[in-house]
Amino acid sequence: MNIQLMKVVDKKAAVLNAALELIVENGFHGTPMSKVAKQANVAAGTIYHYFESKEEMIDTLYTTLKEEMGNALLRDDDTSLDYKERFYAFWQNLFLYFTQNPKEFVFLEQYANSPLISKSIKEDNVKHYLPVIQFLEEGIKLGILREMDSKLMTSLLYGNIISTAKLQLVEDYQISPELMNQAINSCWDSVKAN
Amino acid sequence: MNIQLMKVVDKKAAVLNAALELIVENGFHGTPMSKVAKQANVAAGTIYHYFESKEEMIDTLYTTLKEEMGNALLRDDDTSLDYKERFYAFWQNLFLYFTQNPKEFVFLEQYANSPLISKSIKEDNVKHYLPVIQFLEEGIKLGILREMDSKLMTSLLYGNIISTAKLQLVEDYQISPELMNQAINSCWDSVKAN
Amino acid sequence: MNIQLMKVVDKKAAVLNAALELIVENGFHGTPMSKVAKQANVAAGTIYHYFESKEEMIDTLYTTLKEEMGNALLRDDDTSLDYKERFYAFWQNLFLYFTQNPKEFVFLEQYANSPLISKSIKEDNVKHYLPVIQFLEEGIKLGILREMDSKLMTSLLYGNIISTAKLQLVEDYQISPELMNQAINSCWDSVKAN
Amino acid sequence: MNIQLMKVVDKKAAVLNAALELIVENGFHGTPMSKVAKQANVAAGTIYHYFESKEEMIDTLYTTLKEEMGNALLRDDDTSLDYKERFYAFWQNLFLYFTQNPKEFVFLEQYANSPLISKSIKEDNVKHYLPVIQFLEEGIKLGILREMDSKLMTSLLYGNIISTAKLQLVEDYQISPELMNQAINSCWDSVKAN
DNA sequence: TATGAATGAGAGTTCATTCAT
DNA sequence: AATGAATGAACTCTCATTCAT
Repeated sequence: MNIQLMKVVDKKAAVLNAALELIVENGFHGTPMSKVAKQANVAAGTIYHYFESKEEMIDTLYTTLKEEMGNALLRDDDTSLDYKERFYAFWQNLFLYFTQNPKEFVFLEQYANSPLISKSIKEDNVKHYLPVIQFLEEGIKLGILREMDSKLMTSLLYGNIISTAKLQLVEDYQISPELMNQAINSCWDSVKAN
Repeated sequence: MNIQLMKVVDKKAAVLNAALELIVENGFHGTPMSKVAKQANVAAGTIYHYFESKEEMIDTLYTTLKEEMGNALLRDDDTSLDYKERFYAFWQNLFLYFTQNPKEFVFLEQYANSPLISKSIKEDNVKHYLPVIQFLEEGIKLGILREMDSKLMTSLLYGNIISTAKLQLVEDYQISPELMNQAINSCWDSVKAN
Repeated sequence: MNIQLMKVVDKKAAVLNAALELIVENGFHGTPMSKVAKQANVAAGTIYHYFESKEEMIDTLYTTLKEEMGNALLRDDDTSLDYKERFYAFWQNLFLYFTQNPKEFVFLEQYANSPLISKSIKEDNVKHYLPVIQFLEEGIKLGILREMDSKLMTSLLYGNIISTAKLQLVEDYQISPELMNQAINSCWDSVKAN
Repeated sequence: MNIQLMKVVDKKAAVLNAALELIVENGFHGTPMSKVAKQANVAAGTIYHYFESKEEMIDTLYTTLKEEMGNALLRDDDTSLDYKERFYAFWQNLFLYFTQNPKEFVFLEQYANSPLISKSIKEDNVKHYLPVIQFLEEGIKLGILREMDSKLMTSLLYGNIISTAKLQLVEDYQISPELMNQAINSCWDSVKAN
């Protein structure tokens, strides 16, 4: 990577980072492009070399974070482990990603259901989780997990982690290791076969 | 209620209703007051007889819907029933409120975590759910529900219902009675004592 | 004067009084009719029974105060006194009216040169000072006052009193009897014949 | 001065000039920013690159004109002249500035006593007249001018010039050289020692 | 590639005035 | 005569985007 390109990457990343910080604090419409530019140390016009519009910038941010989150989720998956152990590992991967990246979490939650992010972009981002979806479907097939619509199951599991993380990050309610264990066990019980 | 008062109520309600519809579709900042006024069939200035600002209007809408949702949740609670039956009834009450009031659901989810709704307003609205929180704490005490932090449990249960509703309302994935049963059973298993 | 009429007068006067107080403090455009109504304890619409518009209300206020000021100026004129004594008495009359009615003074100064008060209204109000203008013209004819254009002289004398009053009322610079004497003597010297 | 800077200066000056013209004719609140922009040949938003708000624009205009007026007042002061000659020169300097810049005069009078210009700004602008205030205090000390409070004297002298100018500029009463002499002599007599 | 002054449409809000009661 | 809810035009100001440099 030559210096030119590095600078470009740096600048684009700086813009996205500035946008993330400001939007989490003030919301999409409370964050003028001029402020994003200032926080990223670039000129206002420069942002438009990297993004077509404010909306595209947000879309890119969303997609970038979704990918980052997907990578975190799948990190260090060890297929030689027990099914349940792998399940617990996935849970913790995601939970740790959220609690260690609170701004990213808040942003993703803020825009997951907002009309600002187009449906097609949301669907595009499913790809980052496919391995886990397959893992769940396998669990059902193997009789380790109960008979349940796999889309429903995915939603419920994701919702479980989100709820736990939100408790800590939005409601300032510290999740101790003990509480995390309660959450994760509850989660397992909600899908394991009887 | 005399005619005067009816008109006032009608007008305020018309504004809130227009706001709900437009905001769900276009978001808070995608919804100019001029359009709210037009949709509610009032003059732009009229809104400001009922609300100090756009923000206060949104706060009122949020509070109104939270109360409505609280009422739906507690509807027809029959203390003579089994604990589990009452638990299932609560689950269904909330789920039905969401699926039968999709705009209200989307709005509440959109603003639950947004910086637009002040924290104090959110806390004020906890009061509508107190009876259910007590119901859960009782269940734990009686050994029907497992030992779990009650705030965590509340969050997980709420998250479970939200996730199921969202599947249908946001992702257009029809929740059949069969799927609803899967969700509700999963939910019960996630908190019942072993 | 029957009770009905008294009430009317009271209400009109209350409106003018409220307008005076609010406008002096916040200016014409910083004073909405709704606030005038509230301060006067009448409904907004009621003002429009007494005045055609906000502008007419201000015009009436201006004219009313100009007349009041004219009356104060001419109060207790004693034609048996020395010319100089009468001159001093006029000066003091006006000065005392201003310092004892600071709101009225500020209002009159604020609107004396404003485009809000039409020129015709200003000219109409000259009539209240005619006797003093004649008094000055006589003084010139008698050789007590110097040869000077009488309009110029009137302006200079009025300006002298205004400047002294403003020092106290606008710049919070207390005008002691000693200072008042300096001002009045200076004023006399500026027009007396040599 | 390079071209860039010239343009900037031009644009800011154009805005101030447009504001001056319109405000003198229609008052502060009768002058929407949109009209200022149109008259200055800039976009509405452009004004807000140079001024934070309409109020700051007015403050700047006021301060600019006060400085200009101060410079005019002190122009060509020749300390080798007689005290009385210098006094007459100051009077004429100010009078000529007013009559040759009628818009500036009307604006300054309109806002000198208005609640729109903050007291602190008014006090800031005293600095432009300090040399003349010292000149007057010296005159008193030397016995050329009478014993009089110097603040009172300053006010009276300023009031004298203002009154004369207003006669011409507001009341359309032409001040001939003869009348100007009457005014200036009257002014001198009002402060000279006996 | 990068800049940032300039744009102007459109936002939230105010308020003089009206009119049904 | 008196009310005050309702009106809607007009206001100040913001900000995503452009473009000459």
